[in-house]
Amino acid sequence: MAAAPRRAGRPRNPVPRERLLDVARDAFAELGYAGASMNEIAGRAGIRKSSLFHHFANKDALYLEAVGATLAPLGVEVVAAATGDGDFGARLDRLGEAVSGYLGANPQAARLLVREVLDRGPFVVGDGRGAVEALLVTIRDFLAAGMSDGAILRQDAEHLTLSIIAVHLFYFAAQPLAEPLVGADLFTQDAVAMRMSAVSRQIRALVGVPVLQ
Amino acid sequence: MAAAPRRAGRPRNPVPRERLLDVARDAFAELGYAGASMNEIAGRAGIRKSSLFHHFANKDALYLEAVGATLAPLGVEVVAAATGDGDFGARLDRLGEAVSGYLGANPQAARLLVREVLDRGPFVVGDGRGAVEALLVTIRDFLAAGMSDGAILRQDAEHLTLSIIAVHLFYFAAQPLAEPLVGADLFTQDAVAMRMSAVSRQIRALVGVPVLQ
DNA sequence: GTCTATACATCGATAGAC
DNA sequence: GTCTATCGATGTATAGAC
Repeated sequence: MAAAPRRAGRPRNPVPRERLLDVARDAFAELGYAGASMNEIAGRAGIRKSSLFHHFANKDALYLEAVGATLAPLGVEVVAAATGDGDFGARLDRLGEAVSGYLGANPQAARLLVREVLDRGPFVVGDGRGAVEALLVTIRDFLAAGMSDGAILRQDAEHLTLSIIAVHLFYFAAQPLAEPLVGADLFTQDAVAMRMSAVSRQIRALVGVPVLQ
Repeated sequence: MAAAPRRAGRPRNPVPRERLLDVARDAFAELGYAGASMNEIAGRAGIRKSSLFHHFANKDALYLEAVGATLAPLGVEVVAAATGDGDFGARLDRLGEAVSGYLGANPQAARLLVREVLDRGPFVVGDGRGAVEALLVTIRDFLAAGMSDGAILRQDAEHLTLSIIAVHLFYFAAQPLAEPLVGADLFTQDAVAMRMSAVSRQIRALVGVPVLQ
């Protein structure tokens, strides 16, 4: 005989909104906006699709909140590093370590953010555009100030900004390319520490910080 | 009264297979694999969805061929530059110019290839994986040989390989971020020429080619 | 080689029970 | 706050006319 149909009822195991955002972030990062269905996200969180719609008005709202929650801490750290204490070299190192630390601690963050750029999503062409543009300008101005001060070589500040972002994001976003090449899990504590030192060295070379011999 | 229904019949305007691949490449680059439907691609090419299925067995086959056709010329140029004539610096410059030239001449190429990496598609985890891994190893070995020869600074060759790829791909893939920042269309002849010189300078700094003053 | 028509699954979203 | 059930639109893919 057929199994008794599951009945609706009071929630015995309510899922916190934060948990839903974490699950959505991972799903969007892995499958993309179009590929991650509301049903898939709900299933990963252990609830039904219609329950997910109770927390978020529609798929766009869920995506916006998930990406926003990923981008915001990164923006805070970048601004803090760029406008913080110390000479240019120290602030440059702090910026690189903060970004690599965040991306290394949140394995799907870089992948999600690169997807947002490729998809020309709300943080690139929509309402969240201002926040991202301001972040880009912050980095650009930070680098341009370093050139004016003679801390780094004079060069095209805009191309330099884009390359620094590229180096930071691509490494973690391209995990299945990077892992066989470096021969290790990218997201272990050791690997992230190694990444920090490698990327710090690369960025110093890229911007042209005079090397003291 | 209702319009007479369109009738099937002999093709009056057959669409070449190459044209279908170009259209598919652009659609997959703009919308992603999941976001680009067979109906959308067929519509862009001016035919019906079922006509598209006459040329390609299924969506996967179309995607595989479209990405393969984009990746192959790039692989050829990279190998030619890395194993070609001239000293290390000349080959490094040639590699950068070949890649930027190709990505600048094919506006959706970088975006498609970065998507393939994020999606962990057939060229990253599937049957085409060998070709991409061989390409990565070619670049890595080229750089490692430069270190052994003393042409560039000794450093982590794997992280360096990934950063060079990142710099090349991200700039063109992130068009809506790059264009307002550099203040110009990325794909004009002038902009591509400027990009070539900026990226050449950056890569030389990154790898640590001794600068002759 | 293109078309019309259709089969069947899954999509985002809603209604209403508990 | 979760559930069942359902809607209409769209997804991949196929059958068969011309």
